[in-house]
Amino acid sequence: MQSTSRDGVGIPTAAQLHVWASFLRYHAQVVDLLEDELREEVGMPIAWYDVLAQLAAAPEGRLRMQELADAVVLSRSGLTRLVDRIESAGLVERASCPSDRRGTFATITDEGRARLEEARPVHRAGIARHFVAHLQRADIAALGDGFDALLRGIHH
Amino acid sequence: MQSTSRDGVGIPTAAQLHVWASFLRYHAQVVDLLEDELREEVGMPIAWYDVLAQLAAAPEGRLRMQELADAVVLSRSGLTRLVDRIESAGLVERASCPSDRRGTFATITDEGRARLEEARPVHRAGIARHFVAHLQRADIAALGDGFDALLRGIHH
DNA sequence: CAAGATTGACGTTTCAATCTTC
DNA sequence: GAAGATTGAAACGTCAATCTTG
Repeated sequence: MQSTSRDGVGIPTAAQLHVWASFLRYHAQVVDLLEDELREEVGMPIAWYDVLAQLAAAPEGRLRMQELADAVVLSRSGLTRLVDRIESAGLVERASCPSDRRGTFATITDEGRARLEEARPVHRAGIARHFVAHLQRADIAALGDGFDALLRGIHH
Repeated sequence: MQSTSRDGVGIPTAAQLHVWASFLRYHAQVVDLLEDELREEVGMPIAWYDVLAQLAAAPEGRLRMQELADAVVLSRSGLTRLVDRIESAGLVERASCPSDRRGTFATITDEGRARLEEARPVHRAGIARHFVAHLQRADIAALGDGFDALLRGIHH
């Protein structure tokens, strides 16, 4: 399998385009499926799970909005709205940062932790079933190396 | 690397969760990047490209709305609006199906084909640069097999 | 003036209800 | 009544402008 230009960054071959298409298709379907399962079984959107999991893993269960936005790969204003909704549900709280009053902390509440612990096994079981399980005959280490290489590449 | 339950569909290990996180993160970033490049260089959203490419590849340049929705992995109503916009731009046309008048064909226009041919090299070059190129040291065949296995798995 | 975050306006997506045709 | 597609209302994401603090 090779490209048409000498540096390997020319036109992708049909086989390479097929890998790309499979990648997109699989992503769309598996995310949809996990979203549906999480909503069905614990009534939580996957975006909420993402935010709660990031906060729960952070020291003192809190992060600056900026840090949180980076962690969940969302725009700043997008995160503002998202945290608005989660805050309305009582799962996070906002508090201004004492040392730099421009900053805002989002903090996970006790109820947020409780709901997260309820959702976590469901979500992880979904990942196990729809991702990990089907990779056992493939090479999960190669996939891991592949994505790490891809992520490194994308930062120029 | 192993799961905690005997059938391999228990709780994912930390390493497996890391592969999953890399997968999500890479997808978000690369799609964003390709979207930006396509908009910048040919002024076309990636969703439009997707629709036009599917239609161009179909016999007579047309597909039923239902088939098209499956091909691009989108909701039916989402596709209706999307095709509305593309039709307003003159790149596709609708026509009712003669044999089953419930059905609607979306057909790519000449202008649609022209714009697609303009966009295609840009988009494919992006795929080459941000996907294929970084996989050369990894094993692209393993990735391809991996996604095919994943796609097969997701259909139960 | 720059950084952190929010707001308002706009475009897009989704859900349920609808309309038409089989 | 079921399938194919569309529509209205609501939720969501994004962009530029804004407000506040450093």
